[in-house]
Amino acid sequence: MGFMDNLKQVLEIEDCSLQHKGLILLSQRYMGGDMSEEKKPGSERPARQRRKMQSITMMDVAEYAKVSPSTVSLYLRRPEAVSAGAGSAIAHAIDKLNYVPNLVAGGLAAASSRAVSIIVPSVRNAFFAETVAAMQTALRKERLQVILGHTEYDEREEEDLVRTALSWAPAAIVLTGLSHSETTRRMLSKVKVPVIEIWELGGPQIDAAIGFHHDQVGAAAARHLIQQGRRHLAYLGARMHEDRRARLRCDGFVAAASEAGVEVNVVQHPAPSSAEAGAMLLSETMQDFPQTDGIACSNDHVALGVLFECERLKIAVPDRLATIGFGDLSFSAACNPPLSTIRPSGDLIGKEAARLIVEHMAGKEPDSQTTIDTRFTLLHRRSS
Amino acid sequence: MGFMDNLKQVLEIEDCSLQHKGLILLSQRYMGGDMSEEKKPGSERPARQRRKMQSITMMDVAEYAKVSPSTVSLYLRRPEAVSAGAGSAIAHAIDKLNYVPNLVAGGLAAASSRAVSIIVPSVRNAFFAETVAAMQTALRKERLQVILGHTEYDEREEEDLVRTALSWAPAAIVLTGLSHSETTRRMLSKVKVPVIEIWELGGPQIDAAIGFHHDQVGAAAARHLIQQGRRHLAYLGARMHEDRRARLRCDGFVAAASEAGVEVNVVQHPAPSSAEAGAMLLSETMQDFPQTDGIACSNDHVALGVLFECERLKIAVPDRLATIGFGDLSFSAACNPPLSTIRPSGDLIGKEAARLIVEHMAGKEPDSQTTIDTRFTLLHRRSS
DNA sequence: GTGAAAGCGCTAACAT
DNA sequence: ATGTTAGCGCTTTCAC
Repeated sequence: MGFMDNLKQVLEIEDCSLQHKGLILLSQRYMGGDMSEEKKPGSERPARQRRKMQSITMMDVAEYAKVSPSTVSLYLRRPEAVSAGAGSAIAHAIDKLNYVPNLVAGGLAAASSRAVSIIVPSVRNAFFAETVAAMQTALRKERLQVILGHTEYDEREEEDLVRTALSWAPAAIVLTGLSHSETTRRMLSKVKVPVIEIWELGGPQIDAAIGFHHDQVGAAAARHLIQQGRRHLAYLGARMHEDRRARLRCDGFVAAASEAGVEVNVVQHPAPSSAEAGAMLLSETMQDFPQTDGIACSNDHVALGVLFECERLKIAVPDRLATIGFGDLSFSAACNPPLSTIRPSGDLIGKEAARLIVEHMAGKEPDSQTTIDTRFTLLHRRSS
Repeated sequence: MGFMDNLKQVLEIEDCSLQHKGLILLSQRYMGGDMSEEKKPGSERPARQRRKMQSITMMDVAEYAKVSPSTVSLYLRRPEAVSAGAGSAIAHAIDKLNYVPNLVAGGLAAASSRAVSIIVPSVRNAFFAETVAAMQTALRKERLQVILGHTEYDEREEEDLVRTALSWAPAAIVLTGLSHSETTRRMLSKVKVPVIEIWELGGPQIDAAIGFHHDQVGAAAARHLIQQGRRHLAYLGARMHEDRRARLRCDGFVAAASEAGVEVNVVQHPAPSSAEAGAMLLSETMQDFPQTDGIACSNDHVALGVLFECERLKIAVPDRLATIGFGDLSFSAACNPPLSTIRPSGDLIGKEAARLIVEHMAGKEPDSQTTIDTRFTLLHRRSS
């Protein structure tokens, strides 16, 4: 259970040389606030022998570098605040002793850990994977860790994850979407941890929000298809009962279409987005609404299935049927025909979230209710 | 910076009723080992007013439930070890005070945190996303958190991530693959934290390993194509210079083919796997080796590109050219024709890893060098 | 079964 | 710029 015992080994190797220099490592600790009785010289206390412990601590580094522990701590957090001499002595000690700071202890003392809790529906979803990856990369440079949680589109689960997240006294909490349980909202709103909601804009937010308006995505798709001369539209959606954002895109699509006097048939599938679902939805659509000439999909997985099914049914895309997806996934540009789609910037969302967190930690006032619209891009390729 | 201040508010609301019961919350703490001087009654010390702190602590729960903090701690970790009366009093107190345990403090005291560090090349990769998601779900049930790191296929980066991971005194460290820098290996081998290497088998392992043999995957693909009567094989690989496991699959493919007296042309692309890369690789292959009649791809993204390009080039699949991929990604079964592929079980890997970790924490001896072969399945669909 | 005591390794207010 | 000091909130012996 003890960890970093390797360091102890290193220490043992070095031991003789250290003794030569008259240094005593692993010596008595501050016995701060100790009782006054039996503190007579000679009654050495068995320092740090009690439990499984880290071998090399900041104290050891301090002794080796002949400075105080707090100077080491300061050096670790703000090297520029320490004199060059002390700095290099500490650096040398750290290197020599192979010291690895204990962030858990640091987190406890500082009442805020260098962890950022990111809660997404699932990292299996390429959109969130992208954001999580971008955030991890950006946060890492600031020596912040990512603690990951998956809600699987369940608000109860999210609530639980938030509760646990708070147990870690994170530097920030990142949530997906603006829709959370009452309890989640209450827990969070009364806490000083910065909360960042990602991948959705356009509703009441807890603190900062970074993302885009999903209804605008739907509207853009509708306007695009109509612009292409399509008048019989359908929206194919997977898992829209759970995926609020897919639903918002659908709503935006329908609203923009009816504004233009065009009706929309919404065809749904309860399963998660997949090419298979898309294929099924397309065949269902063409059967129920054979006049359909323009289709928008809740995302590119579904659109890919549409493309495949059209090929099988010998439906010409885009001549007979125009199709547009959402996501610009890895295969979208390579499809037959290349898939028109709307690209959100998942990585930008992650980067901006990381930036906000870092700025907040640097003391910049939380400027609550910050909203960053990362927007989206309609890629007009050959499927429409 | 302080967190969970919401609890303080809850407390304030409840305050009057508590006073009624004569309870004093947020009272003096144990001033354990305090100096003897000026400890006269009347000189109250300003308890817990110094820094930004958590509002409700285990001590508050203990006072409310009229038990000692250690009993609360025990109840939280092993409820069955506490008497029914004390247990329900504590449960009530926790509920009433809205207590959220501080895992950072717990981790420090226990010298091991309830965190598991998972280090993968990237969660953008569907394979690892699957495993990470499965692990997170399984670990969550044991109240373990996932700390995520991305190496981006860089051993130096991995080394750094491992170092940071150790700073968190994690309950376990999960690494991808068996290939690590010398320093990484040294840091890890001398530490008592269980290390689990995933997604690769067949080399020297640090501790436990869960995954499968990638060369066997390649061999299975080769035998399959040869069985289908193909004699002019090609292996299309993306990013094989970085992705060791893709390279192993390729090697296994080539070896099995030459064992059967069939030669293989390996065609590579340096970019990450994508349908676009696959399309390019196919056109290159058919140009350089027009007699090719069987193709294996480093994964299904590449195979999808092959399928698309064959369609564009009017190459009949599987009649003229059989294709098999790797991964069984979400679109693979829905392709035209449905893509033959080899399915690894990314989620099984995650589940087994979680199981090992939980067992280890339950005290089961690490049984080092544990190896779990999660195997793979060849799905013979219509592309071959 | 329960409680008192003693830290875990670090940070940060304060003093110098 | 550096050191002194007093905890952060919890776990874990060890008595009882």
